Parts: sequence; structure tokens; C-alpha cells
Amino acid sequence: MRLSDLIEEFIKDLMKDDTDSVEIQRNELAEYFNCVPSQINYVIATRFRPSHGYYVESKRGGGGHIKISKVNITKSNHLMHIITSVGEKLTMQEADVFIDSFLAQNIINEKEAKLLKTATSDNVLTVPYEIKDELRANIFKNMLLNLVEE
Amino acid sequence: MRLSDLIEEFIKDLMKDDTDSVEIQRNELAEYFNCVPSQINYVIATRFRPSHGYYVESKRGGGGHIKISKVNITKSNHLMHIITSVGEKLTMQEADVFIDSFLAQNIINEKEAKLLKTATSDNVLTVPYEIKDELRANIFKNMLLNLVEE
DNA sequence: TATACGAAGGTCAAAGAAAGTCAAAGTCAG
DNA sequence: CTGACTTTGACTTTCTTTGACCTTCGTATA
Repeated sequence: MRLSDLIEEFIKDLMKDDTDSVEIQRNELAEYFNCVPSQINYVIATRFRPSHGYYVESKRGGGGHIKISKVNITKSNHLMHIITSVGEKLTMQEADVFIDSFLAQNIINEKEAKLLKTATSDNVLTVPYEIKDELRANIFKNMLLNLVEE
Repeated sequence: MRLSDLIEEFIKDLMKDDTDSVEIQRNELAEYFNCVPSQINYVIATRFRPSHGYYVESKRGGGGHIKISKVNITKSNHLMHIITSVGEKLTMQEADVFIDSFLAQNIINEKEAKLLKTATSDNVLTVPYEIKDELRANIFKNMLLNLVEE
């Protein structure tokens, strides 16, 4: 079995007993698995991304850490379904359709809808055309993760 | 937990019972926490700045002290003030500080804070380094505009 | 009154502690 | 043998802790 798989399993195990989030020390974990610290980043990048239902935060410096939170899929299947189904790219029109339908179904409120629309709007995302839809998909999926209840 | 976090918590605890200001002796506090006095300055500089909603005064010499006060302004005022004060660029650290202080002052709720943080986080804004802070400033200011109440 | 001294607090840069990035090298299934 | 996924490591960035040195203020005393 690959090292990455072991690390992935280890982290998921930590989350099992605990609530649905864990805080790890990157270096400590790397030492435990006898690998370079950046391997931990690799595992997180490939196994704990939004499309898998995870949200990751971290802090550097003394006492730094990486916090991985899991979003409860069962309770809010609709949003999660969208999150996993949105691909690498997303146009503004597509995003708007999603947002309007969430609003119509009372999955989000008006303020949240506004925030979502703003953060995914063409006017606001002042980046080159070629990378805009990819950036939007990323922002959209990550924001939705934070709207999933529980 | 970091020493700085402990000291921050300690000071905030002092303010809880009290009204919304405390006076501390720098050296005394440093001794209590077994650290160098300048650590107290670090905590104040990073955790009690104006953008966090605090106002700090101090006096040197015999009987000197540091006085930290919480400052209260209205929601819309504060938001508008921040919007106009944010320039063309904004780092993630700066954004986080703003967001945390909005939350601490009940200007936004937790969900809104999460949405803001997500949409301005380095992890999510997958664009070249050179344009990231500009994009972030743009997203941040536009999202805040949506939170200003009429 | 002028001054010197001790008691605060202030500043800043270096050292230390984590985490992040990126690309090269390795592995392995098809 | 090729392409996709993994492993590794050199280098970077961020945050915290520490300490040497500076400034300000009150007060005792010459």
C-alpha cells in the first residue's frame, strides 16, 4: 500500500472518534510516517479537497498547524451533490443558475446568495479570461462547503 | 497552544467582567506568563489593533501602564470605513484580521465570516502570486458591500 | 529649582518554529 | 514505453519568541 494511502487513512481515523475536524502538526505527522513534510501536503491536496467534502485551513510559524474539517454529506446531500458535480471550470451563468435554485429551495438565504454571486461574478474576478472559470469553480465549491449545515 | 494566544485570552477575559477596557502592567503580566516584556507588545500589536476594534493607550515611567479599550461603532459605518480603507491590494492575513474583528463585534455572523474567509483565502484563489492580492482586495470589498445594511 | 536615578513602557532585528511551493526523480499499470 | 500518480528535497514564506538597547516619566535630593 502506498504511503499516501496510509497517511490518508490515518487522518480519516483521527476524524472518526473526534468530531468532524482534526488539527495536525505537519512535521510531527511526517516524522511519524518517516517521510518528508511536503508529503503531507500532497496527501491533503489529493485526498482532502473540497470535492471530497473537506475544508482545510492552516497556520504557519510557532505553534502552527493544519486543520482539516469534514462536511457532513448525509445531512445536506443537495449542496454536496452540486459541489462534487461541478468540474474544474464554471461559467458565471452556470453559477448563477445554481445560486438561484438554492435560493428558491431555501437552502441559502438572500444575503448568502448575494455573497456567492458577488464572489463568482465576472466583474469581480479580475483575472485573465483563460483562468477565470477555473478560479470561479474553485471559489464556488469552497464557499458552498461552508454553507453545508452541520 | 501558543503563548501569545494565552496572553490574548487572558486579556480578553479581563475585559469580560469589567466594562470594555482594561489597564495592565506590562512587566507584571510578562512575569506572570514567564516571558519577556516585549512579548506583551507583540500580542497587543497583533491581536488588539484598531482593525480588531481596539484602542490602545499607554504611559511610561513610574506608575506606567497600558490601557486597552474596545471601541464601538455602528455596523455600516465600520464596514464602509474598511471598504474605503482597503487599497488595491490585500493579503490573506489582512483580510482575516478584518473578518475576525467583524465577527467579534457582531457585525457579521459566523456563516458570513466563513464565506468571506473562504472567498479570500490563499488556498482558494488559485491565481499567480502577482495578481492574487489585487484579486482578493476586489472580492473582499465587493462582498463587504453586500453586507452593508441600507 | 535642577538633576539624577529608577521604574515603567517602546522598538527592532535576529533566531526559532512551522507550514507552503514547485519541480525533479521514481514507480507502476496498461 | 507512456502517462498518471507518488515521493523527495531544496528553497520560501509566515508567525512567534527573545533580548539588547532606547525613551519617557515621576520623584528624591543637592
